[in-house]
Amino acid sequence: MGWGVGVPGLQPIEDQELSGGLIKLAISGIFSLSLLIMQQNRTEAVAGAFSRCWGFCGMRLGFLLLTRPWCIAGVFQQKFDGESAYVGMSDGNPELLATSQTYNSQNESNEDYEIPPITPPNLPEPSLLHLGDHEAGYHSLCHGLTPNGLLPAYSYQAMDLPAIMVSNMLAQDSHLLSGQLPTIQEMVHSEVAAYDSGRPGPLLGRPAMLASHMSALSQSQLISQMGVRSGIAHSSPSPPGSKSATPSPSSSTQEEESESHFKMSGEKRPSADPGRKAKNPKKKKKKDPNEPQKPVSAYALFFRDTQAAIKGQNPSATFGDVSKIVASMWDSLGEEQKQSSPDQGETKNPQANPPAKMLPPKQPMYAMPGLASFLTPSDLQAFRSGASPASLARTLGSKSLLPGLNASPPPPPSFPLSTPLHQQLPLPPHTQGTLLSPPVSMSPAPQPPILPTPMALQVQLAVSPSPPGPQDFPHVSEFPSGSGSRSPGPSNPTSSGDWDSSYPSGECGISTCSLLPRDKSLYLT
DNA sequence: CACGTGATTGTTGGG
DNA sequence: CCCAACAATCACGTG
Repeated sequence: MGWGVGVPGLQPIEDQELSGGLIKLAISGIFSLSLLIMQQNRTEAVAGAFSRCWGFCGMRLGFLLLTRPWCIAGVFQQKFDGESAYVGMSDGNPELLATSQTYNSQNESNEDYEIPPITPPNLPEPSLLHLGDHEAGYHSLCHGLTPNGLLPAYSYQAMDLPAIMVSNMLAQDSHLLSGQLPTIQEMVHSEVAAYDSGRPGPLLGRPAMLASHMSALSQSQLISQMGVRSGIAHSSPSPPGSKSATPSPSSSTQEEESESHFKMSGEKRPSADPGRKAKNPKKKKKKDPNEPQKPVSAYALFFRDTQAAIKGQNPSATFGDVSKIVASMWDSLGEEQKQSSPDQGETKNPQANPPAKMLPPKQPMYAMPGLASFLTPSDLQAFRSGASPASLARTLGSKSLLPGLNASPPPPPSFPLSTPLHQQLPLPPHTQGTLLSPPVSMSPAPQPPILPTPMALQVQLAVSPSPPGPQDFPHVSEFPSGSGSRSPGPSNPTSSGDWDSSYPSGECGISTCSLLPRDKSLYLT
């Protein structure tokens, strides 16, 4: 797979409320995102990937939650149009990166597993952009992109950084990405952990925390690796991914891990109960009327809030599709978030649907009340504290949600990737929290992110290949078409802005990518 | 008692 | 009222 080179042009947005920052990424196509953050001399963290992300409109929004202000150098995105891979640049000029064949070359068997093999078996060396040296990178990032906007490529190997392959969740579906999964290589500096360790407080970013919470393999792995590498895993006793001290090429290992993880954590295992269908023909016991009603589950509330947005985005989406999406989103939510999510209060509160009430009228398109609610400071806090991005584990249903994304050549990557981000910056969390704010249009010229801190962040975005073909991504193809019409391009009207901020998972705003199956948000410590 | 499995409930919307 | 997919929870059975 040709891993793209990082292309600057991404605008990070910092959420003022956050100690760190919340960055939004707009990406088109299916991609995996990896971030390389460099702080001072060391790489601070590597971000996870957006798994299974494909934009409904061809555009996706990702979120990066940073514990502290960062400077993002840039993001690059690749799109695969079946035949070719494109790198989307902020400038809007697509660059042919590689042919699809490259991708195809790697067929993995990670079918059900979302966990990507640590090392890409077949992957040719990913071409990652990175700074030649940290400093350079730092400066370049902070101050600006290189003239051409490209960062010098380096070989991660040289850096002695462990490379983590993050599979995109897309892979979950066996067919989906099986062969083409975009993999993300994340570079983590060995010292990464150290940084966190210094940080007191429940920062989300703490590796340990993350590790514990992260169900997502990519993240977990990343973290684990970080911890291992650094040898500073102090905070958390056992990172889930601890086993993967060394990235092993074997995907199986990871898979196992993932599975075990599920079992251990009790997280939804791939529900194997198809049998459930056999469900008793008769629902017995209807429950007596007298029985006090149980509070609505958080998931139910979440579903209720989210489905509207999804539906709005994709009217044609069936219940099943919506359900899958919501599930993936739910998955991506951290435990805390789930609990703290609107539902929580609601559940406790007799009044259901607080979110909706709290928020201005739901906005069908983008508004994700539930999500929005997540963004509350407390939520953010929670999020930081460990909310994990979701578990990669689940595989989406075979059906694809997204219609035409893949099918048609990716909209010109040209649309600004980061566009949506800028809007949020200044807004207070609350404001942002409400998804209500008008959808951000993806404008080519995003505002420069506010980067309070000098830290440079190098972001590499590995784009997973967009579904080459319908066959490859059944769900996508299946998706009701029309999405394409919605917002083919960058122009996606979606209100990504607010949305994202609130939605941790990195799902694209519903508006933009509503249908994306789970993608992950990136968490930077 | 711990664990696993199945059933139930909840979400929305259409038939 | 049932069904769709999914998650969460509870009940029950088994070791």
